[in-house]
Amino acid sequence: MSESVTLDPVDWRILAILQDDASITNKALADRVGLPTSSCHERVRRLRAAGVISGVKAVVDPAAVGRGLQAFIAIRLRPHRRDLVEVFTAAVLALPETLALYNVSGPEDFFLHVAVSDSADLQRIIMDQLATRPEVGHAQTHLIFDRPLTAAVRPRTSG
Amino acid sequence: MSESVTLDPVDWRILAILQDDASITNKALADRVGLPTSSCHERVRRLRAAGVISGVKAVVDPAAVGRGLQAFIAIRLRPHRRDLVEVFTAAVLALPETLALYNVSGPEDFFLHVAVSDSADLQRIIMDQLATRPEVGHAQTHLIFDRPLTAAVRPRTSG
DNA sequence: GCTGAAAGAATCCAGAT
DNA sequence: ATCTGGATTCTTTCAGC
Repeated sequence: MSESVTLDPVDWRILAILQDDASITNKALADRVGLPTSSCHERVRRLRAAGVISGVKAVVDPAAVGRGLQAFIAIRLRPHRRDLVEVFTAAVLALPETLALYNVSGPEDFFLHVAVSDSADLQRIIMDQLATRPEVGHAQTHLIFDRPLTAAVRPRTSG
Repeated sequence: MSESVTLDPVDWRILAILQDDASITNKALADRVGLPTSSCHERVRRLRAAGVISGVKAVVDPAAVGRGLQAFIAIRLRPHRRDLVEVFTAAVLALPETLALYNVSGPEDFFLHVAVSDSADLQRIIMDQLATRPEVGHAQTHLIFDRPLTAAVRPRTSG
């Protein structure tokens, strides 16, 4: 890939701020990092061009639209149905309750992150959408308590 | 919380677009949903005020800053150390490799999502930062293959 | 919910240090 | 490589319809 992008402390400060709130104006961002607006704008443009900032996204709160319960579903595929991975993936991503799907190593094959309205809704999805699929061997549910805690991508060295 | 927000199909189209790319101009967004700019702007403002759009964030690609390997670490706390949950949570969120921490039900207590540079780096974090903590009983690693597949929050009814 | 207007900001681009 | 200043477009707010 690219990789060899070198970021100085000012770049990291910009990234910290934009990962928290990208709707900040360039002027306010420039003030907070101590740069003129043109230089600040140029830094952000470069971070985007380098792929460090891969996108800017609105975050929708599932609870605000009636999906107040989240869960991980750890899924094992049937060993002789591994050729159906793409079919499985497409079907799962098409579910409106799906937030993310992770193909993982270990005893489980996939971690499916969903947001549902309640436990009955969750059961309905597991029973009707997952357990009925021929490639699905086993599914174990882990309810998510409270809210997921997320963190920004940060430097290892300084701040 | 609030919940009783009713969203019409145009709201959902706006949410779909902004969850994909919130750096679109209001003018372009208005064109795509077929609204005048003032009405479109007002809709977005309302979605924010209602908490449906909880924020706008820059997405940083961990691979572009040398963190090309992601994993879930399923963690079990020691039964008699459950009072240390907040200490554990704070310590884990302070790690620069942490992307998210989920408190879950089931045999595991937490799913920790990390982005690291390589497997040696992952081993170092598990050995030095997790296994050494007195409240940590067991940690099982699940490497994430490819890229996580993420999906927008979508309506259940129509589109 | 739409139109139009006005102040401020973003965005781009010359040119200077 | 970073800054200044200016031109154009867009955002954002606020009247009034």
